Amino acid sequence: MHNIKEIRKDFSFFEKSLEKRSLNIDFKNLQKLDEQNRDLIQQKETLEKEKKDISKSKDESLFKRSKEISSDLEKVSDNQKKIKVELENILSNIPNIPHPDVPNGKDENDNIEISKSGKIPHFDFNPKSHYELGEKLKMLDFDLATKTTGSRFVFVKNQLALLERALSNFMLDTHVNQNHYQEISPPLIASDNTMFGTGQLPKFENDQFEIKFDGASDRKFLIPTAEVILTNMVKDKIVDRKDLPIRLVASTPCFRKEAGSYGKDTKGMIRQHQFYKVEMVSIVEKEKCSEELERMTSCATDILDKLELPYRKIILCSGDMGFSAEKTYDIEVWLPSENKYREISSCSSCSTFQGQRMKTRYKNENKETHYVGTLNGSGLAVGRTLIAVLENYQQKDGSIIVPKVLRSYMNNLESISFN
RNA sequence: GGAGAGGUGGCCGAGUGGUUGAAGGCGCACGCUUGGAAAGCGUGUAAAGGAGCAAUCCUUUCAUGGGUUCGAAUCCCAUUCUCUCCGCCA
Repeated sequence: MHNIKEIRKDFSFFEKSLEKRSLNIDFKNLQKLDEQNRDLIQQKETLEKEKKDISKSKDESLFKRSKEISSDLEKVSDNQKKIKVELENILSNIPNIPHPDVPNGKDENDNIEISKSGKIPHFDFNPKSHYELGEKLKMLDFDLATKTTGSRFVFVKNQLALLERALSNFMLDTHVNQNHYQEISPPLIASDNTMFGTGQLPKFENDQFEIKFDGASDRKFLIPTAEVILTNMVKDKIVDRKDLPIRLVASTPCFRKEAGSYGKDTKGMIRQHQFYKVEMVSIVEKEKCSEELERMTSCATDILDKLELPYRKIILCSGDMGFSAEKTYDIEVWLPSENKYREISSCSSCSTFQGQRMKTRYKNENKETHYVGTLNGSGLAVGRTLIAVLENYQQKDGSIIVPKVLRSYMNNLESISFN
């Protein structure tokens, strides 16, 4: 959410900054509403002042006048509230302004590769897809999931279930012990207010699973990512500056409707309604966002380095970035069966965009109150990492070599094969 | 599901109709003290919004919404959340 006070300072600059996003926003109306709002506030305050003075004076001859003011005040105040709501509606649907580093572009084709790392494996046979490998091992069962639940779900069994758990634990341990994130096991359900804080609502309601919850006054949703619940841990708070940066990590299931991706990645477990993801979140002083984004991204790539998986890092163009992000790096891992890189992590700085939605502030050294900067990044998407391990570590006979760093998490298992 | 208690500043906690934005404490910041630290002492310390180049000024806010009143943290009603006890389930 943008601060109207900041926007006001230079309206045309704000308009220009968002051009990169190529949106349809009625800036004229926004400006008009802001002016109306301020005008009404002033009217309101003048009346309030008069009323207050009368009350203080305790002059009975003025009490009648005070009553009149009350009814005038009601009208002005109602009007102002209406305008304010309208204003906030518009504001809450405007995405974050892209950082100057962000390349201009329309969609994913305009993203720019920054670096490549690791060795792309060469096979002297035709590498299989993860779902072929998994089904052959009898450890991925999509048909069964269809039967019990529906499409875009999967059963992971036996040693692949163990592998999935090992990946999650390995990532968590690395982020906690080496990268100094605080481990959290959070609720997997978030209220509408929380969803608003990180920007899932109001604009992206269709992507969310809403849950029926008897008697609750607010709406509840399954989290689409732990970012939502971790970031909102500081909602409505003035955090102590000395507690910053706050770095949090959690491994949670994520739930997404994947509306609008019909027919995309229908095979296998690339795109599921439910998947595990290890998520990192940082709450920082606003000036530290860029620095923290680099740090967070390297925490993510470090996992791939340790797993010895080939990957590349790209910077998303303005048109491909998420709603709340000012700058995003995607990490893409090599998938032999597709002969290309696929997203396995996305690390974003949201500047103060979410901070303002959540009303999370801190005081700087001059005791001035500022909104916090927030960042989030996958470290990594566990399901997709499982896919990457399967495909990159596959052998001619369909068995899978277990990456060295994972073996201690898997009873020293060195290879997974059908038996 | 039944009964009760309660939501006040970053935190704890006083306050039951009129300068109460709100005592006191903790925390925090600065200063004094000290070889240094701790303790002690002193001073300061809410947020949001609006006006102004600025100094500064104004308005709002004691869970939320309504009501009574010239005037509400304080009285009334509704809603909501939290806690305790009982029941039920794990």
